[in-house]
Amino acid sequence: MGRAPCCDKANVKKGPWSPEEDTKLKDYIEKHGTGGNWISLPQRAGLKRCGKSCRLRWLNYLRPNIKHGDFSDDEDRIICSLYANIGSRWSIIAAQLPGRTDNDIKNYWNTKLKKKLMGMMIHPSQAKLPHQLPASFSSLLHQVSSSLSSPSPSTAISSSSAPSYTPARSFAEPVPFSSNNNSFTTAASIFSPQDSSFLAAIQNYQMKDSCSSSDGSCNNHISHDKDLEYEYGGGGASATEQMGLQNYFYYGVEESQKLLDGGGENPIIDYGLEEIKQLISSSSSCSNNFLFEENKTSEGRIMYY
DNA sequence: AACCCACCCAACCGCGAGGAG
DNA sequence: ACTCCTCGCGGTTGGGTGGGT
Repeated sequence: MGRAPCCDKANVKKGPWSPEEDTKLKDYIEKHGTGGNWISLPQRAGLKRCGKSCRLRWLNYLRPNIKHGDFSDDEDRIICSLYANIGSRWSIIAAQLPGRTDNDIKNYWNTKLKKKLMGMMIHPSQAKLPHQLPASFSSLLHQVSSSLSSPSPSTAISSSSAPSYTPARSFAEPVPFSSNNNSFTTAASIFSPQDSSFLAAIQNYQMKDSCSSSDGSCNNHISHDKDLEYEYGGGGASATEQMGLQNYFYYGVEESQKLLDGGGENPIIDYGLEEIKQLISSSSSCSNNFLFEENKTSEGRIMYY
């Protein structure tokens, strides 16, 4: 038995959206929101479209602060690094690139970036990416190379029957607040300590502030030191275990409050940014990887695993 | 000018996850 | 515990476009 269709296919329009449809959808959502139900939204908005189609159109094209156009070198590097670490988890990668959608990144990767990397492999001297690549890049390049030389390039990397990618390490899936990527001015990074030169190359943002060295290079990473650990309330602890995370550090009142609002039972330790910086710079071990996020109000979180 | 081909990207499809009843 | 429903994700498709011949 087949799956029930999500809408009456006979009565829905398919294909490209007209400007009129865009306007209708945009106006409706701006006035009423999605109402938490995409399936009924087209009817409410007076559109002859499938709910899924509306959702996609809104998320990928109509919602505010969507960034169109060329990707910057920094964005390239972040995509490459995240792909090397987590594979084709486009939504997670998109969450680290404000204004970019998963579809955008996926398309960009499939049509351009993959080939760009391939070009690097063949002509390393022409590479624009950092001169000293992280170890994870060699495996990535190998994957790209394999996929491009396979009979079916478009499916080689993602094929579920023959996965060519194995994540180098477990990855911390961002908690919901980070998906509100419009509020973040900087991309997060996720690197191993060995990647410090690469890290330094792409991190020209707030992380500099937490580094002891003045040249922007960053060799400080959170250690396993028990003193640095704290409990994450409610379901958070198991969630962090599931995600392979050891810990979160939040700083700033709003971000901590968000976590409390999300159902945390125990008080969240509200580290000040300076305290976080201190914790990082005083760490003796460099054995962990971390993910750093910060929003416009200098609040955010540091996650490490 | 006409045709071919490769490329790009918006949109579709099907599946899994998770919440509600 | 189970079913149903919706959402969100990743893979894939196909129409539009531009360059080459």
